[in-house]
Amino acid sequence: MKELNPLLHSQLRLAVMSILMNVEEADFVYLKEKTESTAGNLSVQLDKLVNAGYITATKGFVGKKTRTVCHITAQGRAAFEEYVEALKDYLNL
Amino acid sequence: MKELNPLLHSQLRLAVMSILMNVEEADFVYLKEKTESTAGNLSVQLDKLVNAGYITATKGFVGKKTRTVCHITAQGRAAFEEYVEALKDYLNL
DNA sequence: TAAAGCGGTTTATAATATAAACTAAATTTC
DNA sequence: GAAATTTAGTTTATATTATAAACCGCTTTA
Repeated sequence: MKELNPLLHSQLRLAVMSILMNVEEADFVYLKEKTESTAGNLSVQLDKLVNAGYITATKGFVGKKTRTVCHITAQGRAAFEEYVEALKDYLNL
Repeated sequence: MKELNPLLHSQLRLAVMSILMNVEEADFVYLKEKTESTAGNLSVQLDKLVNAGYITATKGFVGKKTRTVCHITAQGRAAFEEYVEALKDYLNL
């Protein structure tokens, strides 16, 4: 049986990746609202995705307020698609 | 966003459930081989599925050798199907 | 200028997954 | 027929993960 990429096999990281697959860019606050996660949890999980090279998180400003914008990378896109394929084995889709 | 049932959102338990969805019955040794898991891990995860009421695990004999046979329950079947539906939200299937 | 809010990060804790060590019975080997 | 090996698991210890709580620096508002 195929392995399920453990980096993606996590509820919150999967939700984030799924959003970023469809949205070209999303900031921290948006991801937090969409996923209904706490800021702490989101921060930790985003770090893991960044470290894996699956997303980028760029800090910038909107006026004087900080804003962290996330993008999916080509590598992240590929990993997500591979994960979906592996999951199909488990779910018989 | 829908919750992913944490009892099913585990690689090994999901693999076991997927097998039992399609197989009417499967014994411990068969599940161990199919999932390529260790006996210890499988034993623990089967217990959790039994405690959740998702499967039954019945001990019996084949000649003098013990044999644990697993079946999925109606509740397990329903939970699996619900999990698949929830996952589709995450994967855009 | 004190207090409250925003956008996060760090850290502590609880839950989970996993393998390693163990057990008890059966089978094989010498 | 006793010792070693295998089989079918269970229990326990450990590493990993997820999560929330506490915190931090800056900004706005009262």
